Amino acid sequence: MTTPPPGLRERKKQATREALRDAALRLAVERGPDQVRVDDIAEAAGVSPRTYNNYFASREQAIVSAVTADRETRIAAAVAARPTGVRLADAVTEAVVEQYTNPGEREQQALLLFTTQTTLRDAFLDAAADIEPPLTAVIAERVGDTGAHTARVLAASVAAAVRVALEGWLVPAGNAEATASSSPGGLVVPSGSLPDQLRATLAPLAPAFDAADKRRDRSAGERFEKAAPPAKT
Amino acid sequence: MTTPPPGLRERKKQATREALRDAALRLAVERGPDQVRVDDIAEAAGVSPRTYNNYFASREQAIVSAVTADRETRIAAAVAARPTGVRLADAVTEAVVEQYTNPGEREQQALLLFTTQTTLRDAFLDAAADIEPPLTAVIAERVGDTGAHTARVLAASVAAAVRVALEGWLVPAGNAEATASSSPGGLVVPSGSLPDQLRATLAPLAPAFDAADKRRDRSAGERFEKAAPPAKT
DNA sequence: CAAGAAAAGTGCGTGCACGCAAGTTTGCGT
DNA sequence: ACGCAAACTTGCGTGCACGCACTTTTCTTG
Repeated sequence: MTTPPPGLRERKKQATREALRDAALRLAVERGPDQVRVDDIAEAAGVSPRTYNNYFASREQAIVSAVTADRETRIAAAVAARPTGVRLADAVTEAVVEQYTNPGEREQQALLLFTTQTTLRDAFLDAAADIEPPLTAVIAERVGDTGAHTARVLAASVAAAVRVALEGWLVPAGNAEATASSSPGGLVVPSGSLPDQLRATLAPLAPAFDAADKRRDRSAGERFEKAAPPAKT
Repeated sequence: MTTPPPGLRERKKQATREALRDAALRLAVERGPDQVRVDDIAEAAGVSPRTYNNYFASREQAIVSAVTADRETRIAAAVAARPTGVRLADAVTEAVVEQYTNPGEREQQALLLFTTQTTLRDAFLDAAADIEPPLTAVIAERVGDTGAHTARVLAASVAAAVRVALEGWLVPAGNAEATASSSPGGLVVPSGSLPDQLRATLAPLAPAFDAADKRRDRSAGERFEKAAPPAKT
């Protein structure tokens, strides 16, 4: 339905994009990230440097995109796939956790790489913002047209929360003092597993989702104060 | 306590920064934004081009910063200034609205400018993210150490919501079709007043704030069960 | 008040992003 | 099958961000 035959043009385009992504990551891993010139990537992908820049706006973006790929789309799909019975908050959380759990081996190398160079790290964190548009779509479908921008805001908040989680997770290298200083006197789970981090940062948003969700299934006008779900801490 | 005598070094630094900001905005307004070379800004501020780059990482940043100034700090201060009795959500919302309400005349010109060039618009939107760190601090103070990253996530969500509001507000120029397509069939307040937009985008987050807030004054034993203000739509 | 340390300003060189105006490939209607 | 129009690629030129090494200014300490 979405891909009858994609057409040759589109296929070539995707191929080029993938070649570039691939080359970028590979080169960045085998020599250091600083030792990769844009021309190298272009050449490795068999394309002109200028064309490279038609696909990616920065070297970092190219490298990072090899890992992030089309995570955005998959997250949206994963949310849409959950039965409409479950809480929206849970559906989103699980979808996100699921899609950010990659057992790939090349990804591990890449992530390790990201911890070494702040510019790569930043690019990776920025990539998380890409989940907003697709998420907005699926959330909008769930909450209906409650408030004009509700879905947008919720999606954006999720993206922000994910970013926070990733930031807190990508620290193990180098700055042992930064981890210590983040909590003066207490320990804050230096950098537990990513799924845990994600759940932790998404949790505070659950009430907002509940509220948006609630409005929907009681489209008539009664409002009742419902205590927050038993916080198990 | 905060400024004994700021020291001469610091004063000069601020002066330079302001000179750069000023020059950047002024030049951008009088000739078009594209007709402003970095060297021009530097020269107008009486400083070397290289130095300019020590203060700002991009031309857009310099221009935009003339408007955004230290809004971040003021927002945080405004939140902290509210009595602890009011709902946290309200405190934050009002503080944000208040600080984004500028009757300045030069700002108007600038904002108009931002609508014309996407790169400026984007820089302006990105600047909204700067409110996160200070907001995190004040929110953390209110909610205590509920969950490690709760404050961070809430602050980041606010920043995201503000961004959405600004995005929806900075459209009046040119694309009449974009405004129409944003809501297939219904009208979504094409671009009402900024305060309204801000309140609208921040509203969905209120439940999250309430949940975080509740925990806190529950531990103090005093609870203020207040229903959400009658949403009149 | 005299060094010396620390920080800010500067000049230079490099790699890069991107607009523009060709050239080349793909898709489609007749 | 042909040819036109749209999409993609490419080379070139420009302005820019930023690392590095060095000079100048400000702060500190004995």
